[in-house]
Amino acid sequence: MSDATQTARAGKAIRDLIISGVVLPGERLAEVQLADRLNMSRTPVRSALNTLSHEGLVESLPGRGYAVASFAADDLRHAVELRGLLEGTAARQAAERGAAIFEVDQLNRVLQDIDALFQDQTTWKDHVHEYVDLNEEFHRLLIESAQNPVLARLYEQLIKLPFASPSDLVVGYWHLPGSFGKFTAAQHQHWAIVESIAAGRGTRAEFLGREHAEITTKALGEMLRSGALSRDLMATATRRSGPAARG
Amino acid sequence: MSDATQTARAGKAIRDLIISGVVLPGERLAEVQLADRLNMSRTPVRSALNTLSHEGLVESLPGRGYAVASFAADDLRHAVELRGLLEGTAARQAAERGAAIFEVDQLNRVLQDIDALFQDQTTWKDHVHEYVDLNEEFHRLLIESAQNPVLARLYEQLIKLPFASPSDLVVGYWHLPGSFGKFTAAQHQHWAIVESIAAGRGTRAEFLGREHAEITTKALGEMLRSGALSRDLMATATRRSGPAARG
DNA sequence: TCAGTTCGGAATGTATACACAGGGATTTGG
DNA sequence: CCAAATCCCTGTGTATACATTCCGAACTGA
Repeated sequence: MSDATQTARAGKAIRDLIISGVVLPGERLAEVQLADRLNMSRTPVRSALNTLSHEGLVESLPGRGYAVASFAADDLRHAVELRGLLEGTAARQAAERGAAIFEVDQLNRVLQDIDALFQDQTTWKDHVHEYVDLNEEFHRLLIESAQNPVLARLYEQLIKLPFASPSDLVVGYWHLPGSFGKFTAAQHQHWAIVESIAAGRGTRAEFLGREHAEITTKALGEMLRSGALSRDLMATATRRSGPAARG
Repeated sequence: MSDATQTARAGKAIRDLIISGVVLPGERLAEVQLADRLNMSRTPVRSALNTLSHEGLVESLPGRGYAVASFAADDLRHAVELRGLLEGTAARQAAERGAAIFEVDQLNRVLQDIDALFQDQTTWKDHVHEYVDLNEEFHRLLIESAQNPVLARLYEQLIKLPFASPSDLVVGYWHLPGSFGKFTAAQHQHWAIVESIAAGRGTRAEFLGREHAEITTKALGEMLRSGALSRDLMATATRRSGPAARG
C-alpha cells in the first residue's frame, strides 16, 4: 500500500495537504514540521519540496525554504487555455504526420466507451469515476498521437498545476446543474477531433482542440461562481508575484 | 565570484559539463563522482541533479540515479516549433488585451537598438554578443507582454532545454554563411509582431510568432547539416525513451 | 518615544555515516 | 561450453549531527 520510497510518499502527502486545503496558499512549509507530521527525516521531505517547487505547487523562497503557491482565478483560466493550445497542437501534428490506423482506433474505442456511459441520462452519474478515467485516457492518447516528446513533457508539466488537468475539472464539475449537457458537448468535440486527425485535417483538428478548452473554461467559470473553489483558491489569490501596477 | 550556495554551484557546474560535452548523452552521473570532482558533499549534488532532471537536461532512472539526457534532432526542431507557438500565443494575448503604450515602447526601443547593429553589414559580427543580449531581451519582453504567469512559466521551462532558447541558437548560427540575411529577416518579423500587438491584431501577431520559429528551424537545419551540433548531440541521439516502433 | 543595534533562536544549508537494493562478475552444475 | 544462480560490491536512499544565516525581539541611547 505504501510507495517504494520515502520521497514519493512525502511528495504525495504534501500534495494532498495542499489540494485538500489543510495548508493554505502563502503558508510556509517548514521541513522539520512536515518531517515530524509524516514520520520521516528531513531528507526525503526536502527532496519532495524541491520537486513540488518545479511542478508549481509550492514556491521556493530565496534562502528560507518553501511556501504553498497561490493561484488566482486568472491563472486557472490561463492554464486551461494553454492546455487547449497544446492539445490542439498535438491534434494538428498527429493529423499532419498521418496518424497510424491503430492509434485512431485506440482513440475511437475510448470514445465509444464514453458514449456508452452517456446513454442513460438518469444513471450516468453513477459512473462518473469511469468517465474520469476514460476522459483522462483520451487526452493522454491525444498527446501521444503527436509523437512529440517535447510537447508531451510540456503538457505533463502543465497539468501538474491544480485544476489544470482534465480529471481535476471533471471531478469538481460533474455535480453542478447542467453538467450533462457540457459533457455531451465535449464528447461531440472529442469525436470531431479524432475525425479530423483521421482525415489529415490539421487546421480543423487544432482549432477543435482550442475550442474544446472553451467549454472547460465555461465550466471553470461556473465552478468559481458556485463557490466550489472559492474557499481553497480565492482566499489568498489576490497576491501574486506580478507587477505592483495599481498600488 | 562564487554563487551563494553549494547547490547553485553544483547546478551550474553539472550543466556546463553537459553542454560542453565533457559528459556524453546517456552517460551515468554518479553522485559520489560528481561530489568528488566539485569538492563538495553528495547533498548539494543530489539537490542539483533533482533540479536538472525537472529541467530536462538529465533524466532520472527509476532507482539508480541519473543519466545525461539524449536529444535527437527532431527534439530540437520540436522545441523550436513549440517556442514559436508560445511566443505567438503571447503576442496574440498581448494584442487581445490591448498592451499598454509603455510596453510597446519598450519593445520598439529594443528593436531600434538591433537595427543600429545591423546598419553596417561589414562590422556587425563584432557586435554579436550585443545582439544576443538584445534578442534575448526582446523575447523576454514579448512573453511578459501577455501578462500570463502560467505561459511565462511554461516558456521558462521550455527554453531550459539545450538549443531551445533564442540565445543558444544565435550563438551557434551567426558564423555560418548567409546568417546576416536570416537575422535581418528575423528582425523584420520582430517589427511586424510589435506592430500587430500595437494594432490589436491578435491573429496576425500569433501567426507571425509561429512563422518566426520557421526561420529558426531553417537555421537549425543548417547548423545540423554543417556538423556544428553533430558531435555533441547527434552521437547518441538515436536512442530515446520512445516506443520501439521500427525495431 | 523612536530609531538603531545587538543578541538569540529557529529554520535552512551542508556534511557524513549507515542501510539497502540492484547489477555485474564469478562460480557451479549440466 | 553454456546457462543459471549466488555472492560481492558499487551506488543510491535515508537519517542525523553540525554550521550558518536570517529574522525578530529586546535593549539601549538620544
